[in-house]
Amino acid sequence: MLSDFNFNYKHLFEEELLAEILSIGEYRKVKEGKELIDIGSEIKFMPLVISGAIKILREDEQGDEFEQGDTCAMTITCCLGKAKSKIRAIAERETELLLIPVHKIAEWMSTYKSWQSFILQSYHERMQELLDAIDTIAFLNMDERLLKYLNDKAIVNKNEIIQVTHKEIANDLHTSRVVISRLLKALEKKKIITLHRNQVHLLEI
DNA sequence: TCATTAACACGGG
DNA sequence: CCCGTGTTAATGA
Repeated sequence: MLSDFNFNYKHLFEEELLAEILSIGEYRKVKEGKELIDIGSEIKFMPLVISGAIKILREDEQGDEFEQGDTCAMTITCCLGKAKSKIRAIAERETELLLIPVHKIAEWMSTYKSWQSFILQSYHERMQELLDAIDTIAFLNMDERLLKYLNDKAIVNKNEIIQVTHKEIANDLHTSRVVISRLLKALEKKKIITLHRNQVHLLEI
């Protein structure tokens, strides 16, 4: 178990820091489904995953995971002040952890270069994930974009009958007509619109 | 999995 | 006949 810790983290940290982590970190082995952090709770520890995986959830939705080598950005923010957790963390399967008291995060930031890199790197990765998530919402969710497009058209025209061909929509949304035809058909099935030649009738605004 | 491309059939103008 | 539309197969990311 602790040899696993060495295996996963020894490239990251210098000897002294490894020793300090091992002496200060509280070893914990948790079963699948065990709740580690809840929304609204004060975070006192930063978990370093030795083996297994932790799932991060927001409200009741399913969310991301992190595994060995990762850590939680939420806990990093918490070391700056007494912020409450905005996330819930649950063991995805049987998981071994080292719990690091949050005050050590800031302390080691100034003492150990490798720790500083680790924290900044983790933060950078989380940031990247956020940006990717925004991209997904902004650019991949064609349903939503199409609906918004139709709504906007209806509003500027002050008319629920929109004069437009599938091809024009496809050009405006930078996709192909096949996709627009299919999505419009789906919207028609859901009784949100009706389709006519050169026209889309919006039933709900 | 989902988008794109190409191809085809159908129907209205 | 041309254009818009609806669908499908093949291919790629």
